[in-house]
Amino acid sequence: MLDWEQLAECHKALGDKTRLHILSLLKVEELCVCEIVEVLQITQPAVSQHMRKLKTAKLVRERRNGQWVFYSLDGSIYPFFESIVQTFPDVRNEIEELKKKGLRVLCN
Amino acid sequence: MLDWEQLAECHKALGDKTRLHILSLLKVEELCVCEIVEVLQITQPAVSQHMRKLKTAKLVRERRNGQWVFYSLDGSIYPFFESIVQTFPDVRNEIEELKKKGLRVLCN
DNA sequence: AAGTTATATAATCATATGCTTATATATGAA
DNA sequence: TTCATATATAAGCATATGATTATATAACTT
Repeated sequence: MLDWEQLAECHKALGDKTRLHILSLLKVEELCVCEIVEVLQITQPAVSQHMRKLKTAKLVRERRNGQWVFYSLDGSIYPFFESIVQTFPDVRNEIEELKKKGLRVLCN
Repeated sequence: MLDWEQLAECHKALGDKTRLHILSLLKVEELCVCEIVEVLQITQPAVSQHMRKLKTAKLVRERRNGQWVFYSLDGSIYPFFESIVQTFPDVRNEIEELKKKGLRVLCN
């Protein structure tokens, strides 16, 4: 079912602070790239590249809505994913901040 | 409790095929470095360096017995560790092979 | 003490990673 | 079609990673 290749890829994707941060944000709710850029304060290509890794590792799902691409959590192929997600730090306050700044209005 | 630093380090340690292989072996039973070398067919320093990473990430425990250093699984600080371990491929046959070759006799 | 075996560390090297800037593609609006 | 916005890809670069060979350390044996 899950071979070493796939398992290693999954954990490699999880083995980066920035991606753990992104996944923690997606745990709260689906977000588009520009929102993640806003929260993390890194460049948009950096976020796009992280999203590609997460998608390749099958840890996120992608949904296009107009110009925006929304990403959401999806580790369904990994039996352990839920228990990992539970250990993510709580970042609801960061999403709150984002909303206060009104940026979310743009892509909804 | 578990910060991003620690979580990333854990998954980084898991994000390598060779180390997943080592952990899968340790899931079967405690092993010393020379036994792991024998199974993996890579150099002894390579194994030592992997063990250091796994130990730093708190995924294995170390026990010295004479000239030998034995390693065993220990992810107790990670709530998700057990469910990850369950997804490791079964490598009991590789341990069996090792025993057939009689190498285990040396360090017991 | 001298030799042997097991493990760890150091030095080196090729490849992978994560970021940046620059550019391309995709969608929507005028 | 032209312009603006969102996202993706390409190229370049500094650092990290995983392997090897060579050497150091630790413990047992004689």
